[in-house]
Amino acid sequence: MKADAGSRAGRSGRGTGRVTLREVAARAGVSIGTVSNYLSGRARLSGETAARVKAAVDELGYVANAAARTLKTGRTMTLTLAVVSLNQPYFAELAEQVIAAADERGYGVIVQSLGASRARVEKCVDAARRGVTDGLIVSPTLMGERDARLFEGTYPLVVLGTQPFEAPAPNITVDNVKAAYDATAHLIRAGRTRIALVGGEFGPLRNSRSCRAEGYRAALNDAGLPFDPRLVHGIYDWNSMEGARAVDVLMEYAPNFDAVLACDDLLALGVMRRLMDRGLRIPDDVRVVGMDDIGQSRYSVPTLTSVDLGRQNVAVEAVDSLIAQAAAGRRAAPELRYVAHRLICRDSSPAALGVPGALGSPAAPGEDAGEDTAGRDFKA
Amino acid sequence: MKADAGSRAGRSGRGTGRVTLREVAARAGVSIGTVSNYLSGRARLSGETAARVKAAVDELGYVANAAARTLKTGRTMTLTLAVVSLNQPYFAELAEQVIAAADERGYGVIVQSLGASRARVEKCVDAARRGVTDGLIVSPTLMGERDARLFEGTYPLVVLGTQPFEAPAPNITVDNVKAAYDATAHLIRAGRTRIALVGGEFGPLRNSRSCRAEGYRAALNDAGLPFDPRLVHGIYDWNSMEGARAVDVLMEYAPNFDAVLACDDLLALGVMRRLMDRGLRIPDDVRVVGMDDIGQSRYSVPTLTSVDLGRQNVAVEAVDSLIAQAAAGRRAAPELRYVAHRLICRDSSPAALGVPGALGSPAAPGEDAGEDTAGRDFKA
DNA sequence: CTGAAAGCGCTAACAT
DNA sequence: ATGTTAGCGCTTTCAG
Repeated sequence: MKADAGSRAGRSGRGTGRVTLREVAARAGVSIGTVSNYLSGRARLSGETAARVKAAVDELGYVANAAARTLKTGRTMTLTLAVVSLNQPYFAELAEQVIAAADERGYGVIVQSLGASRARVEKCVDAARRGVTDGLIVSPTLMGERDARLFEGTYPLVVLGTQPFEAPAPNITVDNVKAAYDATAHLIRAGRTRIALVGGEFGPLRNSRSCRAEGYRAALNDAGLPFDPRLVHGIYDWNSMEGARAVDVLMEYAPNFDAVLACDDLLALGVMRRLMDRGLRIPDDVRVVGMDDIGQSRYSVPTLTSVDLGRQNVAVEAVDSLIAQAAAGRRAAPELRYVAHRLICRDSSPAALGVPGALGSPAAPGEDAGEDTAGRDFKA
Repeated sequence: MKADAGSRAGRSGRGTGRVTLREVAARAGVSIGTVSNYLSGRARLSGETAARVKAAVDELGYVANAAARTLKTGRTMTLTLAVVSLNQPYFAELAEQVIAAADERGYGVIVQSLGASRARVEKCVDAARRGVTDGLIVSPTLMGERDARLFEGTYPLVVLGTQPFEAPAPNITVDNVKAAYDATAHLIRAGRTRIALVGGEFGPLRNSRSCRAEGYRAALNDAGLPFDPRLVHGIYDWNSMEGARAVDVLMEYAPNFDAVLACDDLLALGVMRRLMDRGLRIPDDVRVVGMDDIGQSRYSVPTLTSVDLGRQNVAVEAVDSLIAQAAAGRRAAPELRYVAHRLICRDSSPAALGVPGALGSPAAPGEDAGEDTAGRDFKA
């Protein structure tokens, strides 16, 4: 009797204890192939068989085993996202977007936190090679040029951010030079001439900080404004305290600054705080512009003008690329792809009247000046 | 010849294109079992064979296929964490801790964002049942009592937070009533009698907000202080803007408040901001205490006194429980487990001199008053 | 329309 | 010490 074969089969394995296709088939009195067909909708079965199979599936509470399917199909339907730390709002919010984009496409996301550890990066790479996930989105930091080969391989990969090395895969990033340039230009258009830079650094390494510093200097230069090193303040950490300290130093060595470009919103928040503590008015006395456009910036007092670095697009493009790579069965060619950024004008540095306040990169034209359309946390 | 069989085997599959055990075995001239043994260290092989196998592995760049191993062993070595949104710093930081704890134990973490969507919760539950991961840590919100059965099943599960329903699994949470009680008592000990509550709510549903409101009221009551509903301000969203608005309303209807307990640090940050805008001194005129102890609170100006809700312990206990459940092969029994919380005194409401400022729950005694030992972002 | 069967790549028990 | 083998649970031809 078929039922016998089925019940034996059900007991034979040393598996997970969950109901298998075999048991469902036995219960319905059909073959496992038929059940599989029914479940996938690959073949149409007669109404009577379909009903029996459905009944069996329901009664047994069958759910397909992911590992078996993966072994057979080679697809895990999950991706990996590796960022420096979720403690940094920018990355937390990026992760949120990546998860949302992946979810819409039926993928889950393993999130890894890299910190400053090379070993963790290696671990992620290793997992990617083992096929734990269908691909890796990595936003490494503190890596040198030689680290490029760490990422060699055939598994789908997307590298995020301005990197000092040439990634052997698509590299999606905002144009940090232009983003800082635009933010600086906005301040210059508002009539500011003594613009301080907090959190940038002029160094040999090509990373987001040095690119932003470069954009800042280029904007000054194009406007015929002098570059004053006393207006540049480096930092040790990306937090508000550092921003506050920067103001203290600036007040001492270059007290006549009339605007601040902070390379990160947390820094900007700290800058604003300390400026107000010292009785300076924002934006009247000092305009402040941040970068990253983290959620907090919409709710600070005053609200913070910031550059949206295209997180949303980074997330979507990275996920799409990974899925495409996985479908193609091989890694995509190296390519540096820029996503659009745009300046979001809020109270800390409003758009000048009659002047376009929203300066996007070419790919994002027509953004409305000074309008912050950001909504609640749970946006689409 | 063995090499022949091996190379044929290598070509026969329609798999992922990666090198398999079979190919390594063929190359080394041994059986796949031997290679497997070598890799797992399960059996010791002769030096000569070991060398040949090692060479084959290296030359071919072999990496084990995760799906196959999972199918065989029933373990994925990944867990799932489902939270409301990574846009909320508390959850982002919790995720960071869970990822760290899991990583230490050799597990990866799939992070899901639930928003206010029941469908997303169902999706996570479904994935857990399919064995995509070895277990699920879920911190649901906006769920009613009837939703408990959503979580019925045998897969390893841990529920986080104060829930209106009785979870069919371990429920790890801070004691929200006591946490708010302690924070309020701290303010009372500092001599404050008109303490406002921002973000709590007195409702029938048992959740973190109502529990905190309850703790607030209990502390007033125990101190013989009157409960004044005008000092309680509900909110629509957890952000700083709401905190600022709360101050506006309080100033209008109950201007003589001398302290604020905010049920969330972002709220507290907005509260502080607006208080200062209005020329009130913190903590002299108004003391402010938040809850959650997010990273920002260490760097705000003034720094924010807050209640650390035991994120670290929540993360570690949840991960450990899940791993134990997976090892046992079944879900653990329902159990409400409280983790220790502690008040971290900073400038917005310093510990009173000669008075213990750090009030932990019984499980966390001996905390030092007013000492904030928090360090950099990349802590252990 | 349904059933049989061949694996996907690996682990682990059992043989030799 | 090494080889052989039986599956883990599923998808997917290929027959019938």
